[in-house]
Amino acid sequence: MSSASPTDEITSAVEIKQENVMEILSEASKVPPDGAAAGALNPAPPPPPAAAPFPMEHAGSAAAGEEGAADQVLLHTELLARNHHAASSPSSSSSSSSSSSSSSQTPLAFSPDHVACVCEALQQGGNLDRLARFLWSLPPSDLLRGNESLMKARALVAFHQGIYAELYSILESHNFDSSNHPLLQELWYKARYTEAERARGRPLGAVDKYRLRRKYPLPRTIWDGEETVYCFKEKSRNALKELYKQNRYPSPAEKRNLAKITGLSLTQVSNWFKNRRQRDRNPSETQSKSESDGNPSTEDESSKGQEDLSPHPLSSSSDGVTSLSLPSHMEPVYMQQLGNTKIALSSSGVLLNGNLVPASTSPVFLNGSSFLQGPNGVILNGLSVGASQTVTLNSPKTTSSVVSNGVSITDILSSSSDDVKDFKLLQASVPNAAAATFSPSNIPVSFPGLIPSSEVKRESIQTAASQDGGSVVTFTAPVQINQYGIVQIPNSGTNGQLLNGSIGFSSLQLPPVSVAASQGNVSVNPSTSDGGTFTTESSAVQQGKVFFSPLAPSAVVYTVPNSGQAVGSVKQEGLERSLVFSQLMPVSQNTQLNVNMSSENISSGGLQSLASSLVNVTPSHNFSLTPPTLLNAAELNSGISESQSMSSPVTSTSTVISISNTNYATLQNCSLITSQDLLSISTAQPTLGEIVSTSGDRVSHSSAQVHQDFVREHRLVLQAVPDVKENFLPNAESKSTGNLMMMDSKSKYVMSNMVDTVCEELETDKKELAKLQTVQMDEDMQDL
DNA sequence: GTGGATGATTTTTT
DNA sequence: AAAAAATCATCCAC
Repeated sequence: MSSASPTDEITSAVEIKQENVMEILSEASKVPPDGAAAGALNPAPPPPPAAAPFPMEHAGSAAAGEEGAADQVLLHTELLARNHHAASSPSSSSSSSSSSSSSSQTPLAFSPDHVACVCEALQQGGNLDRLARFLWSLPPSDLLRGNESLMKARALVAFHQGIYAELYSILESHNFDSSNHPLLQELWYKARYTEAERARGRPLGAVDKYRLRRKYPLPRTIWDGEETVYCFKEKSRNALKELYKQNRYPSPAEKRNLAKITGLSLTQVSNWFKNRRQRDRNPSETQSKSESDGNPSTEDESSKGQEDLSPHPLSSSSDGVTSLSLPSHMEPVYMQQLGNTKIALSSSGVLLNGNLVPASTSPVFLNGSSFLQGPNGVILNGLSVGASQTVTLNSPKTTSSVVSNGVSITDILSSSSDDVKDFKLLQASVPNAAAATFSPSNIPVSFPGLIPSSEVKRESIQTAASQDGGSVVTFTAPVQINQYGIVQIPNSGTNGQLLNGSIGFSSLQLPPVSVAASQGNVSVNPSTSDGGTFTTESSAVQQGKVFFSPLAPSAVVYTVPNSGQAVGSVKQEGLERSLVFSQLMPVSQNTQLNVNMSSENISSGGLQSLASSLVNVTPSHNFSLTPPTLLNAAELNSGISESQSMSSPVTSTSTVISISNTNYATLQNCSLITSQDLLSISTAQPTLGEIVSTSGDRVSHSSAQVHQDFVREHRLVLQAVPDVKENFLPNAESKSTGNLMMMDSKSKYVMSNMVDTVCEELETDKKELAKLQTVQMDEDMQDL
């Protein structure tokens, strides 16, 4: 098995599709040597291990048509490398722009982009020997630049040549983009397996591999930190569980939706449900004791009682308007700790329209003020308020401290322990039933609570109050918030439950522990007549992004900082960062909002927050928020010599997109703010005159028509909420590089663009725009 | 599609 | 490291 066959050259690299690099590697060793030309340069690389049954699925979005040109590029560049000529920039360089290097370096033979392009081409072509030679031909300075493609190429070559120590070093020393994680993780494990196999002299079994995986966990440079159990991410499993509680037989639409949310395939979702049902049916040998009446083992979902296990699909209509409620679970480890330490003491819940939503163990900060504290629950919907400082308002008019104008604010901090499950059950109640129970369509209900009266006032939230004269927001269906932060407002939209309809919604729970970038979505959907429901199909739910559907006149959206992490010992550090948007007010046509964001204190953690203008409000009352992109240049291994200086701030690009007939706001590049950032955003005063724009502004389209909703002056208040931990702990020491790294690696966390439209006609355009923006975002983030 | 049985793998326990 | 349990995937009949 370990016969070192000299892999000189791959015969036909073109034929080798890049579906799996591992296969390529294996292929490379199997293919008989074609020409002995290259053998002189490199020592004979050991053969890669036997084919691995890893279910790695490589996206492979890039390659496609470049294979043919790969060789040409290669030849060209190799030639250039030997002659040390400056190369012209390639045409299709995608990522990798390590622009941070100063000019003091020796003149490069290639531009970094060119190097990256060549690396990518060779990788995709599977020509690792050539890739190795190319790397060797590069001057050392290039190798140290930290270019992602280059680093990946080096890792591949190191693996290919069996220099595993170097492979590990490379993988550990560079924060790779998440798109490369699967590949690099494969390399990591594969190398471990091979090493162990050799040491042991016999092939490894599944258990052996598992032990190795446990023994050598992935470095965070190539792993987002999300726990996976049985190959499923924990949050995916939780989402499945949630739906299962509601409905053991989900409809195809629900399955699709769930698959989309969890990132699993439809088959996997179906299998999961099937297996789960099977397990529940015959609890044969597993639980012989506790299963009294078919109750599954772990979850004590009997608490809700009325829950029947009969399938009652939530989505009846075939259009896929499915309302899922996927309450929140976060990292298991973290949650367990919480449950043990804090939750039991101070679990607080928010009753939202009859649905109890778990509140975080830590107070929620709104505009910097905590409004949820201690073991109390805040009950929205005018029922009651638990905390002393919370306010309940039944009639929106009289709300002094609460944003009225039909704006409801709901804030949910999820991520509690097992208690969540109970909450979820309530929350998961059938829409109709819940609606009838808690909020009849006639009864005006507001969701004002959760705002500390005094504090909020100070934040001038009340300025927006009572514009429409006591408009009322009524939910006829339970608001559902899943663990991913997706807020769904399943209103039928028939009678306008949302008078003056605007709902501000926020539910943003960033995963405290896991960098699970997939969490933390916010979607705001005003109630449109056609039922603005965050549905399966329509929603291009991309995780980690903020979605703003057309914001009605005064929608309040804010995100709540992540709750505190008591996670001391847990390996994952908490990510505290948040941006609170309170009162995103549409503006009148003439109004412009300028929000200046000034980073007043950037702690020494190497974090650079770029502060520049936040809001551009065009006369067409489309505005985009472009908070400073948060850049962190932290690297885990400070000692590594290759640490490139990434500290240069990144300009956040704002994009103003306008869609005719629609007023909407786009939050662009809303970067999350880590705990270190004491970032304050000055209150935006409606200003006439100039549009503050960042350097990278792109105005894509501006043929908006004036809408009547935007007539009043509003004020935009943006405030970054400092970390909870910093508020509580005088000496916040969350400045570990882990945070930074995690954040860096997960660019998805950057809440970014969302384009949505009320007009169905614009659906296509909208999606295209969103796509474009997303692409742009990705590119931008890669540059980070 | 679903249930049942079952294999393979993963994870936990001993 | 072995054993046991848990989980996911697959095949097949309905």
